[in-house]
Amino acid sequence: MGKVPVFSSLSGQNLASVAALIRRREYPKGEILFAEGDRLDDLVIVNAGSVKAYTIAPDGREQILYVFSEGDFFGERNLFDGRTAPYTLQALEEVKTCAFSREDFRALIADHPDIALAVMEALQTRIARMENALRSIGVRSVDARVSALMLEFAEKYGKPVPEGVLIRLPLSREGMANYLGIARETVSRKLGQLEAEGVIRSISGKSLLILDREALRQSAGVLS
Amino acid sequence: MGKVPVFSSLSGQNLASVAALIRRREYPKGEILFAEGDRLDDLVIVNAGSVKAYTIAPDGREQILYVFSEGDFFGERNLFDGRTAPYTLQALEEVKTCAFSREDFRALIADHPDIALAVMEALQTRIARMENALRSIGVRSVDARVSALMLEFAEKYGKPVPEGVLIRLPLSREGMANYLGIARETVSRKLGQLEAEGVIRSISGKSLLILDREALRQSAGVLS
DNA sequence: CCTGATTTTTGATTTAAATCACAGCCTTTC
DNA sequence: GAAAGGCTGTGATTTAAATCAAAAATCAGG
Repeated sequence: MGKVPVFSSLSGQNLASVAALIRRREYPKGEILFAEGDRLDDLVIVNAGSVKAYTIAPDGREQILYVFSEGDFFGERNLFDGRTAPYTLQALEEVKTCAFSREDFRALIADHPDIALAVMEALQTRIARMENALRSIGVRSVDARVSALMLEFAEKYGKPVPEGVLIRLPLSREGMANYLGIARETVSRKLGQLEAEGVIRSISGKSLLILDREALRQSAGVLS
Repeated sequence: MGKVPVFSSLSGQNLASVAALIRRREYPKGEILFAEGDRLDDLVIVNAGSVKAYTIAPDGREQILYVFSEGDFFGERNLFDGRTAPYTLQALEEVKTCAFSREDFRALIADHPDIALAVMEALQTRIARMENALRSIGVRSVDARVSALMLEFAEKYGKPVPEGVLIRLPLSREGMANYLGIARETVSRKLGQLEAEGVIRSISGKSLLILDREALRQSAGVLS
């Protein structure tokens, strides 16, 4: 429990009192935790596994907004106004969560200003990531966005190995396409291109190896 | 001062003590408040006027990330890690600001949990807006994005008049293009199209009238 | 109020990525 | 372990928006 960043400031005794407030749950792969519009009063922290957050556009397209994994949380909007899930949350693999009620969490913040700061910091990190995403839209080249996604995955899911960084992809090609807002075929093509350039190496459908991180950084920066 | 949402919870006496901490400044139109990378230790609140926040991509493109106006703040990242401006901030018109040092603001939060909540709420609102922006990327049609921008402006800068909502645009066509990450010419064309459809009416270069808000909402939602 | 300069609009052409179409792969399941 | 189904890769074609190129409109300042 202490590994959740938001509570890292708590001492053992306080941790125990916090632990009394939480409700734990588990979900099998593919299960919908909450559908867009469902009532959602809690702040939910992901303890294990990963969750995709998406909306379905009226034309049927799925737009993935986040991939939450260990240590991430959602439902923070419920601390204030909204009381419904702003997007559908679905388990990408077996997932364990713990949840606080709105009231408990607000009380917790009032008692422990450090937690408020930690939550603000987490929100801030999220904003910084989204700012980056918006930046790379301006640089509207798809190459750049695919490279940026590889870097994001490397950071979140990568394991260093002698030749580079090994990534177990949390999303399928189609999932990546829906995350980036581009076509499935384009993801294939761009990934193929990166492999041809020796920047990555495909291990299996779901794993790949990053060989040249610097090249990714450069291409994520600009590129025509 | 009390009109700044972040401090709305403070009573008169507390307000006075807060007021003692702030440093006020004014900037003429066009002035750069902070350049990307500049040291920035403060949390800065915009009291009057509007400010654009942008970065220059390596290919020379300007990508506008935010247009801050009365009641908005920036520099919140400095409460935690960063201590430099993550983007350039430039006055779009005469601007008045007030600033707190990192230390003062952290102390303030410790004393007044309500302020922490208010800041979290403001961050949360920002995230919600960015989520919308990301959503409309998936729906990658440019029409949708232009419509969404008109709605955003209507909400932030619009004044109701008998025929509809009158907007004094804070950005030029080029500015809007840099905000949306599309070409200047495309903004012209799409705006012209909206006018031809009777959805908006151009008053002068810098003002326009929204006649059919519902049509905008619909087109911002999807549209092929 | 006129002049020059910047911004904006409009049209023609190019281009990157979407879409369409289909073949080969890899699972997953019975 | 074989068949069915969904995923993925590749080529051909279409399309929306970028770019290029002027012309028109707006604005600022004298």
